[in-house]
Amino acid sequence: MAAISGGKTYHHGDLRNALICAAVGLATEGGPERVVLREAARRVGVSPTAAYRHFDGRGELLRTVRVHAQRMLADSMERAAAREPGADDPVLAAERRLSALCRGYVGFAVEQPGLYRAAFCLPRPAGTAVPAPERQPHEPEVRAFTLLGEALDALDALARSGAPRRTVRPAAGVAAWSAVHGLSLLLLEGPLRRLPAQRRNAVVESTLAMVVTGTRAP
Amino acid sequence: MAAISGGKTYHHGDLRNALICAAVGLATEGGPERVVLREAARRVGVSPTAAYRHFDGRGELLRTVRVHAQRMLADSMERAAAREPGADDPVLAAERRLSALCRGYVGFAVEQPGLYRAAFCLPRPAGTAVPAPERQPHEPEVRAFTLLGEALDALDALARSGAPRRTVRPAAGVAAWSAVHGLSLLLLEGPLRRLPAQRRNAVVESTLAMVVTGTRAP
DNA sequence: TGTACATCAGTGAACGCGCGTTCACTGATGTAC
DNA sequence: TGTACATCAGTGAACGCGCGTTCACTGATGTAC
Repeated sequence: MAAISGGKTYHHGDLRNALICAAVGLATEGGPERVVLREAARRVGVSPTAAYRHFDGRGELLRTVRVHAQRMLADSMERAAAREPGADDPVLAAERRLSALCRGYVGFAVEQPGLYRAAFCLPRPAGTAVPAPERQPHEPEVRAFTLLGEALDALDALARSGAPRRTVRPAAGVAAWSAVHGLSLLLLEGPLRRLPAQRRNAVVESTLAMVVTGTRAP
Repeated sequence: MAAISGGKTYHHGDLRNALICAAVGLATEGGPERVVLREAARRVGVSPTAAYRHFDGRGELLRTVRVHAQRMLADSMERAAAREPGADDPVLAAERRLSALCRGYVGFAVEQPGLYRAAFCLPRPAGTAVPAPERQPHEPEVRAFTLLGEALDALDALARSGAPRRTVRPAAGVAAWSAVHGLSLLLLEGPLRRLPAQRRNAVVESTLAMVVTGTRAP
């Protein structure tokens, strides 16, 4: 294949993927609003028109970036959980996993603010009137949420088998997600964005503690 | 004054306020990105250039809108707290006030998504490289956060005077704020935005319950 | 093995859009004498 | 009370920008015979 031989050819060979990479790079640098079709094409060294062979338009390119960003977020959570040391007490282990997942979540947001925002971007910003009834395509499952839910379910299962605590599912999942999502955005682009790194960590840890505490029954 | 007589005059008389009102209206309709200097001038019936007599440019107009939106958010919280019935038990009363404030917070976000987003908008989106050292003006206090903090402090004071619980301040403030902020954004422009109103209320209430539970010591 | 031809994947120029902002200006207002 | 004049608060035309998207096109590829 010519593309592999390294020479510039009229046919790119893998333009779709190249455009996606460029677009993910743009999102990394400046968030979803930085994902600009013309710029992605420019970076790949191709005319803007060429992108229309592979995407419906800017919207589809951005949706593709969003899928990638969501995947990277979930990967960050799983990596953080994998790093967490185990514990003999299964309840303690389950709680540690939950807070490690949360740490991975907030950590990704803080380290990759642009991608994090891209993971949650909307085609149409909130508070914009939707003109038509507009059939919405089915929303794909967000793995980040699934991971939190599974961690909470694990705690639930332990509780039912005799351990002295339980979570209130599925509401606890939303509550935990809210906490890490809100914390991420306050740190990223909210009033906490100027917090020095050390105080930021303290705030993260104490919020995670509240999440874990909050899963225990009153 | 000519403006009061109702006739169209060359001199508007109160153009600055008129532009702010128009801009707040735009934010209400479509969030911060809808706040467009030319459109605000158009709505007031004045040339775009005229706005420069009263604002440095679009940036200053948007910052003014943000101040208004933050004030409206805090007002919504206080109104919700005022509606909340009291309780004989002072601890119960303080907890009710806390969760009422939170309810007012999320309620404002859900009812006024555009303004809510405007209240937290940044001049430069997160994940955008800041070129210069750039002296930042001092961030004004966000009253929404102050209100939450005071409610938590009230709980704290009760605990010290003998009631059987306490909060961990000031971290609890950030945790509570994170929860309501995250919940708001998940409902507004996140994966929960299609939740029917009834399920939405259930999710809000259970998250608020977690916030209150989380303030209790383990 | 060679060749005609359909199809695919690019190009380059152009369109219209709306924005923020600047320029030189003019009409209205108020103040000093 | 009248008038000259400085100052204030608007106007209208224009600039440059970069975007998404469309158009008619052309070079490269692969396939049928």
